[in-house]
Amino acid sequence: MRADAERNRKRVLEVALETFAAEGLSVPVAEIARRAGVGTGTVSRHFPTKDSLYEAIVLHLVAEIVDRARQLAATRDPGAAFFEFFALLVEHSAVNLGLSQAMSGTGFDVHSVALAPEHNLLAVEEELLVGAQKAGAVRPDVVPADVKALMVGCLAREQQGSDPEARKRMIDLACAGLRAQR
Amino acid sequence: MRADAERNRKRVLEVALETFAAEGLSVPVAEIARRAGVGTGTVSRHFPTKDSLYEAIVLHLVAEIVDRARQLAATRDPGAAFFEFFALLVEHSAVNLGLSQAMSGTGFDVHSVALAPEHNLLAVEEELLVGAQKAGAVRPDVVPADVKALMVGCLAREQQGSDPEARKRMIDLACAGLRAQR
DNA sequence: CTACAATCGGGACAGTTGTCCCGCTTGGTC
DNA sequence: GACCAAGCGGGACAACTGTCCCGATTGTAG
Repeated sequence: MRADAERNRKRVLEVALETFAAEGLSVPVAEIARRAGVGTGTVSRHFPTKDSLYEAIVLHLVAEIVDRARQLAATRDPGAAFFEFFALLVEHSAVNLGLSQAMSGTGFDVHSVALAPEHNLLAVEEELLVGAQKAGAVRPDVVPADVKALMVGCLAREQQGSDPEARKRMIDLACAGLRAQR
Repeated sequence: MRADAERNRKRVLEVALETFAAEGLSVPVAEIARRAGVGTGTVSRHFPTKDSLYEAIVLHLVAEIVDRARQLAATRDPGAAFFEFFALLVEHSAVNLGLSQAMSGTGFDVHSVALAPEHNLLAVEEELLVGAQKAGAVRPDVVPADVKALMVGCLAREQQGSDPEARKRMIDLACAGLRAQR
């Protein structure tokens, strides 16, 4: 690959990352190109469809989160690992509008492209959930889809006035619901 | 107003109601017109913009819910009134994709047009919330936006496999989080 | 330095959708 | 039954966006 092509590819990816994070996934491709200082043709050669641009960005972020989740699973007791993972996921998504939309399934379906083990958020989430349930830390009747829905709720909270305190409280509310009653 | 005009207006409203409920707010206006057996011009004369069509439909639904909420406030103790209201809101929205989207703020902002007392969901929600908090049934640090976010979470649950049991569990999870710990 | 192939820029194109307008039709009254 | 304004149908128009292509440019091997 030619040096300038490589440079352009990275630049587009970089600009797209921060633009999607700040303004969401609905920003036009032409706008990404403009901010990156390239033509639309250049973007569409490196990323033939908008989805492929989403993929390149979101999968990278997801891989990071999955990695952190596995670390948690290895170093914490099952209950703490699960709740810390939940908070981590929300915190990450809350500061990145694009990721938040992908997680909420608005505009891009993460899970249909994130099947490789290093991207499989669903699998690692289920792993942590089941572990926490076996340890008696989470209600036994909860399923992964419930957890995801609560996460979407936390992210929805961000859209109406976002401050760290509200975010913490919101995570706390969700976790309190999930916790096994004694 | 001419009789046929009145008839057409009602027919459009009726078709739009069920179409939005079944397929969401993104159905094109032309499709509504087609199903109602009228031209697009007829729709746009009665409802100059798509938003005005949303308004006519959603405000009607919201008015019903607000009414039910006031009944609950009058006939139940504050805690029960609040939790029953929450469940009611979710149940109503769950079976109506359009309402669900409006409640989640996806495609239409209910609260900016629902300011009249009989439509003011926000006001009645706050009323019930504060009552429940004073009675010690709900955590005192919760604010209305938190409740709305949890509701959005419940509605998000519907999008990934919807069955009555899961819905009940999801409402239960959310309410458990809101409840004051002892 | 030269030549050529890879790459680039940006405009063309197609598909969607909301809004508006105009010529024709029809309901309701005299 | 006739008249005319209210109302209708549906096509025109504009705005937006994703995708593709072509002529111009530029990096790089020899």
